[in-house]
Amino acid sequence: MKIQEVARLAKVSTATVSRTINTPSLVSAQTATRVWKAIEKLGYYPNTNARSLVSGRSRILGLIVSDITNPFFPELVKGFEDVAIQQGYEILISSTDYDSDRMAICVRRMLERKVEGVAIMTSEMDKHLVDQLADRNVPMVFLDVGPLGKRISNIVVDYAMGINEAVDHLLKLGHRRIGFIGGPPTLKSARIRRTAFLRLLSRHGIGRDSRLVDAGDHTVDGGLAAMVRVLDSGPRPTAMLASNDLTAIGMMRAVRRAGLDVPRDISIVGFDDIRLAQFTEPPLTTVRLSRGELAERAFHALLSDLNGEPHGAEERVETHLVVRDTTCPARA
Amino acid sequence: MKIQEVARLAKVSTATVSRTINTPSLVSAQTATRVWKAIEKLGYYPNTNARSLVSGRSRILGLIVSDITNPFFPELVKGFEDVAIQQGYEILISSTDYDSDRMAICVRRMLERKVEGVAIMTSEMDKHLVDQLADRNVPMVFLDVGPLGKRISNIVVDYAMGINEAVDHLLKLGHRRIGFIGGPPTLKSARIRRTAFLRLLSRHGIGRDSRLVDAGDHTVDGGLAAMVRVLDSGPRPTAMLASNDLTAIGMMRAVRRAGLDVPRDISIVGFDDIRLAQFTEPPLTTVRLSRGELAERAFHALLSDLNGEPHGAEERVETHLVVRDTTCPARA
DNA sequence: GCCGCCGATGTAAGCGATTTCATTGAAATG
DNA sequence: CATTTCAATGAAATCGCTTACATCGGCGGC
Repeated sequence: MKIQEVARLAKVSTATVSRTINTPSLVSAQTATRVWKAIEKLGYYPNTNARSLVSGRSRILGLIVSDITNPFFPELVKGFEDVAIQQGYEILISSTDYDSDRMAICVRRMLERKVEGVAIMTSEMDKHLVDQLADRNVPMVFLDVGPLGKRISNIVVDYAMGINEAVDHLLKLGHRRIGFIGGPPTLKSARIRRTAFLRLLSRHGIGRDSRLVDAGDHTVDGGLAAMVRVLDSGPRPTAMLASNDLTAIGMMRAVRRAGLDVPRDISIVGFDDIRLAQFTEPPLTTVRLSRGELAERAFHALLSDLNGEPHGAEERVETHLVVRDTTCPARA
Repeated sequence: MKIQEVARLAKVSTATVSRTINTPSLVSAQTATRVWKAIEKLGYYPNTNARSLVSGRSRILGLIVSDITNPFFPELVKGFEDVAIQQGYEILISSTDYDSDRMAICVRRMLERKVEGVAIMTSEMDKHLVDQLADRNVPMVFLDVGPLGKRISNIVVDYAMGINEAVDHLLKLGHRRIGFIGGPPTLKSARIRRTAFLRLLSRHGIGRDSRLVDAGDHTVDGGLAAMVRVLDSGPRPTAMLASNDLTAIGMMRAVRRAGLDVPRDISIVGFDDIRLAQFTEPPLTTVRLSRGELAERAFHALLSDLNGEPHGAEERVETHLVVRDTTCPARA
């Protein structure tokens, strides 16, 4: 089933068939309908390989994430896929597993398949890999950590905004001893969250108690361990913020194991609002970072670049507090 | 950067370069090293489109899932991706969202990109879509619901095995009033689980009490609602099985809202063992269905077919009980 | 009435690889 | 030594499409 057969059936040249499909304005209405009929009849669809080969356009976008089984990412992937498909793009997904060998492989795969753009939604990426893409003039979009450069854009998340809302919320509930469990210090976004938190506390005139600030590794177990340390280390906090929801879940568990209640003894606020946050017991108060929005912004940054439309090098995404049931007024 | 330049630098023909890459046995060791040096030096890698066009082999596999944000799937995707990449295959992922339009689009995409095989890990799929693939002679592998046919294989999950273990476990703990919340009756795998459960009960001489058997829709809310109905409808069960983990989580919530304790008042057993099952409070006793194994079996079914190796039309995957903390002895 | 322009279509040249077939020189055979 | 065989290589066709360029008829302007 090739274009030739369609051409024959419609009694036109292959060029005309190609034009009816790709640039209808160049074909008379009459011929066009004849061609479309032939296409329908034969169930013809173009061979993408041949198409990309000659046109140089693959209509494939790369999407690199850290780990698809991390609950943060599936929604991102879905959002990206939805909008990409809608615009006729295919997407090549790759999990790096935080492993630089895998990253290298994955960049190679993208290059081989001639992706037209790449969304890099993973923490950090070796410079030389980024360069490989940049050298081939592939537009890229990063999450938070993007370097500056031609054809590089960056989605910057306003972490501080949601954290601000969270701290306000706790303050209004009368909390004064508020702690924080961060993520791995190697992760830029985790560092930003931590800094934002500390800055807010001091702005509100609350002295920093280092016994209330610890770090996990963005996993449930990490959150649990860190919270245990906090509980062991001194005066009990009345509220805690977490750098992500998984950490918060671990913290809830630690609190419960210590024979305390969430939220009556200790209020807890997560970050990200992964789907699961609604299903904890009690449902988790958390700061929402919309993955759908992230995905859409990322996609459009690439798309604008591909279409040669002007677009800023940065896109801002807000975060907002979602109050559920793990926060309540501080006890007197 | 094309094969010609490599050929020129290595002072051989393009044919020889191609051969060193694809069929090294046809090239003398001497020439081969010369060619490889040229390849390294130029940073050459083949253009996949050109390659697929002429060879007719895309080295792409399709993977169709219901919904990537459903926690069952990311691990499946990851497992599939891992093994595929390792074997040099690319993978095209598609979420159907249970929407038949999207399914049609996704089959079309697969066809256009000339996938060499498709793993269909979604509930049910329109026959005519399957036929479209079958007509093009694309090998397929299904999860549970596969039709028979040439180049079609099926991964059949032994749901009964794990359910058997779960019921045994509860029986040993002294439970006699055991209920079940199923999934949507439209879902074949959900029906199988339900049937397996009922059959086991009667085999153990336990009369069926229809007030203890209800159905949700494999979501948390569905499980919650169904459990509320069960609690309202009559004598309280001492243990409940769920058709999947999300349902079980909803059930736990319902039990708690009724002022009862899990597991002291009611033991609960889930199904699937999604990652999250470890993180509920208390951690969920559940039947594990390994997504990694599923993915691997599916991939290898396709691979064997592609390589013309003999392989059965069916692959069995077992399920096993994982005891955590939502089950305890029945109260006297 | 002729020229130029333009819209509609066809012809044919690639895109960058793989692969068939032909060629060559050396080793093996009788 | 003539003949066959074989390993190593090259020349060129090919995959299915897009697109630059050529062609052609019709129409408006002068």
